[in-house]
Amino acid sequence: MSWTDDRVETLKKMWGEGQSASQIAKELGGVTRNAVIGKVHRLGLSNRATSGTAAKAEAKPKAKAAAPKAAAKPKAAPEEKPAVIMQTQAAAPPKSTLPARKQIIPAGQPLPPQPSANEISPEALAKVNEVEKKAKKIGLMELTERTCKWPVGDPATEDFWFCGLPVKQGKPYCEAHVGVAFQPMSSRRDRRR
DNA sequence: CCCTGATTCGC
DNA sequence: GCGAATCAGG
Repeated sequence: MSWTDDRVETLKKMWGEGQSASQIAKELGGVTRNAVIGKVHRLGLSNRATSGTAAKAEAKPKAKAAAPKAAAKPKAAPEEKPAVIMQTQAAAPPKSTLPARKQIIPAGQPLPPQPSANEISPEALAKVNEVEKKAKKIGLMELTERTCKWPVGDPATEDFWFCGLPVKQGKPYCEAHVGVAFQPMSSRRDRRR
């Protein structure tokens, strides 16, 4: 694949939107994220908003270092973009630790305790239920950075475990649970009873 | 280990 | 110009 005009355009657009190189590569197809990054650099559009690791790399004494063409260019770019990207708003995260005063919540399903306004997409819920069957049911100690931390069951019971499935990168939950934890923004629509 | 972007350099 | 390999941070 080559960098046609519109492919470059897509690249610029997505990069500008803060999409990751891999996502862009995936979107474009036929190229790897490296290719995308390389292109980004050649195009001059590099630093954007805060993206994980940006503008930190410095001199790297690689083994092959032998190019005397290295020359520092005091050409600073006063370009400064505010770049304030709004991310998705998180809905009510599930609460698992309840002292269980007098009445323990039904539990079993990770339905958020918030009584008001909480109509999670039936699809999302269905998926969650499916996933829970395949859940690894790990304990608190088994939780790692990439294990879904969605609690299932009653903490006061032996029937309590965490999903444990691979998280959806960055998020604390697996794909399915992210689906119910982070609602796009509209999940409740007046139910006509 | 997963991901991210940055850089180098042979092509 | 291109991008795999490599590096470096999270």
